[in-house]
Amino acid sequence: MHNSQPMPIDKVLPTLIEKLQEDGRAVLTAEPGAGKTTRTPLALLDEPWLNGQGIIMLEPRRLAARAAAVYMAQQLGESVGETVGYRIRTESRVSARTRITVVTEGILTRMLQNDPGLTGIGLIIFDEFHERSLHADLGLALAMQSRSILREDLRILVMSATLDAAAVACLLEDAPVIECKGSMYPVETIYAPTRPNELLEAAVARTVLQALNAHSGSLLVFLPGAREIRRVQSALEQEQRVGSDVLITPLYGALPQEMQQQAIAAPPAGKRKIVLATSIAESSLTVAGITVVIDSGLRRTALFSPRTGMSRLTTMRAARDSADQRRGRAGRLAPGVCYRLWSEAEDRLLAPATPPEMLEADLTPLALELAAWGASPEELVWLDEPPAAPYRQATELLRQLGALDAAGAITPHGRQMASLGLHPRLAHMLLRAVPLGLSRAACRLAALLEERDLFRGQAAANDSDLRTRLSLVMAAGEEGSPRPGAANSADVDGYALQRLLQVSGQWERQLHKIADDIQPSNEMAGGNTDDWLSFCGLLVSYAYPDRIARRRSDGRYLLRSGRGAVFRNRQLLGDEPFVAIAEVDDEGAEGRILLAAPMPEEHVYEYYRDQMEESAHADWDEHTGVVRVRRRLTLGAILLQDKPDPNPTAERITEALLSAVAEQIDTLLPWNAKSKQLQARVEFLRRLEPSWPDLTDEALARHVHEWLAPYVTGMRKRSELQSLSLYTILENRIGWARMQELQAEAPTHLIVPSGSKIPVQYEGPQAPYVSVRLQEVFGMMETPRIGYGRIPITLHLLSPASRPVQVTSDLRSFWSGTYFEIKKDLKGRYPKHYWPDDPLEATATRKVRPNKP
DNA sequence: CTCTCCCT
Repeated sequence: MHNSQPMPIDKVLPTLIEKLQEDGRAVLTAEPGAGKTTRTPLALLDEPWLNGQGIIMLEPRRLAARAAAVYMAQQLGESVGETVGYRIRTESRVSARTRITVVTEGILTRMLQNDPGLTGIGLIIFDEFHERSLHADLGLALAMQSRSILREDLRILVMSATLDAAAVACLLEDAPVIECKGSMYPVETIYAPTRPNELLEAAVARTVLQALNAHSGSLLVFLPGAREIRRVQSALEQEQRVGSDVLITPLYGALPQEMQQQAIAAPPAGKRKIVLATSIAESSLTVAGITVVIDSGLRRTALFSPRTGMSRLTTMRAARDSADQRRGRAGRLAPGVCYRLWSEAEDRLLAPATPPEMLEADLTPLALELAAWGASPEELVWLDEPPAAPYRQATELLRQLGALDAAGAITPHGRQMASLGLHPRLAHMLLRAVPLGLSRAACRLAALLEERDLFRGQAAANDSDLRTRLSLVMAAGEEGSPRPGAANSADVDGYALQRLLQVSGQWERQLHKIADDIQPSNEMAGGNTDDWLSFCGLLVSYAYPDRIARRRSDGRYLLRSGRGAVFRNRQLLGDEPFVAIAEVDDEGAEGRILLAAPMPEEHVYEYYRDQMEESAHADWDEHTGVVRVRRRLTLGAILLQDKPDPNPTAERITEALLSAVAEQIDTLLPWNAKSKQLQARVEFLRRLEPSWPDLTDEALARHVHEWLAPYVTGMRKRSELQSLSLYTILENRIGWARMQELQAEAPTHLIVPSGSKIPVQYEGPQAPYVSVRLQEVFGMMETPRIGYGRIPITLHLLSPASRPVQVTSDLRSFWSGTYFEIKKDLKGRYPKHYWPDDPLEATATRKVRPNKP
């Protein structure tokens, strides 16, 4: 049918077509160079089961989506937008005739959200699924649910490199797996580990020189990031260690496009190239003429930390799948060589696969999509389920942004956020900017925060004031489109500026469309407020309400979330009393503020008043012990005001007392052995039966208002707290019925055969236990059990002089064994005492010998 | 003293 020379994929296409027809879903694994991306959709186009419906193919990158569509259109002798088209964020090339649409990931999600039944689509193909991006996982989960509820005839094909196909097949309800070999040249692997005490960059430079002598052709070097790339480049250049016939080109995402092109292109005639790249060269770009790969074995990744709610850049070992992918880059055109800067022993310890994004990334966008879809994670199928802690954090943030209601359902505001198609934080900021008349500034600010940094080099590092960047963008926007490359300053990336204005313009139009529904149109304006400079901080705070920060006396900042942070360059913003932080690098105990804007104090009070908390705190008069009240105003961890209350009401006095107790529950309340034991007894049972109330110090402190408030009304002094009957109060907290149960299942005392009441200890690693003299338990056959009969009481058996003799939780075996061993010794030391030969028949005693009956 | 990659 379609022309051009045969490719490996052709051999398996008939089987694939058959399986798709029969089973409606399939997994195709193909090695690089098999031709799966461009051949498969065209081969399926005329199948009768498609019924004339369309095919959607998902590609993880715009570049790849466009290229695949162009190539397929060429194969049909057409241009893009006829039978084959594509849709990416910035462009759409489809028509009424289009049957195959290649889309990028966000687009597929939007298509499913807008029409869960995917009307007119007969097949979805997930290409490069092994990359396991968040959106591809989500897309597959949504498509599978659509198939099971709405569209039984919707066919699904998952294509991937190697990946463990069995797991995906299982997820697709036992879909058939079809395998296809590729056409790769062999690549020799050389393990060349870093020497002891040798810096990574030095080892890389050394290996580069070695490889340069040993082989011909160009070199591709994989490094974790831009910093390492610059260092290796200067190490190679400084001492002129490479000849003039060798060209060194860096390659990473933040580089201007023309420099990327230069790195990808074949070297000029008579020259060789050393390309120093990040993982960008691993799959999305093909670098021409590479025969040697040198792999540092590292990758840099944004890990989401549930502890801080922020993502943090971390350098870590690349996994085996990634290392193999990098090595494969040397075998595209001819047999090649790959140097690995680690040993064969280390190689065996590599993780088999790069963790899917689901397990490492910020899940806020995912949580919003699921809420819009109307399903919780448990209702969908996943290769890896969204992990619980980050997911919970994500839904909490969405609630704070007003996207979810208290029950976790999506709100109208949340739907508008989802339809905007940017990170929920930024979407929220855009919607909140509308009533302020700041939508244009907000769109540009969002683009600044989302896209790659506008400044390059030193300038980016030095200026952490967001207003500088925003002013630049606003000015450029007013002048009309700037000429690329001819920016006002040498440090500004003209291309980036142009892209930024284009993207933000798109959002602005979208925002106008939906904002008309919520706001009277006369309030809408592109920028009727020229006051955006002073509102910059407020806008940032809408996106990052958890990162409003206040300056402390030492010049460091305290975030609302409780974290500390400091400006890396204090000269610019370090004196502002309040800032809203857009980016903070969160390594170590204290974050470094990379990007922020000052927030006028009036804005904090005006726009966050409803989120502030007012509370009363105790400040004791040291002489009289009488409470004095201080009133505090806080926004999260930030203390805004703290001043004495000259005329406190009775309620405020009580509140102050309670908050003092909550902070010092151990010292302000009159604890004694009995009440401490009560606390421990309840905790003992709570571990067995979670329905018991939590009476630990922490829980009591948290809930002082519930259990203590009624008893302290009217009190004013510290000494009055000491007069409370704490045991009775706790008893009331537990309740009558449960107190009866407590008496039975966690008794205060154990009555032993001698008649003694021995207190049961509920604290310590061996709890519950009793310490009792051995002679008092003669005749006790079984170890007593408490806690619903589940827990034996450990017996600390003592000599007549109360010295420890034996610890046991199994009396029966003690009497029949160990007793006889220690009896001899005891008899020697306490000859007057009673040491019977049959302890189970003997009479227990508190004295030296039992009374004669 | 410096930020991986990608996408709506």
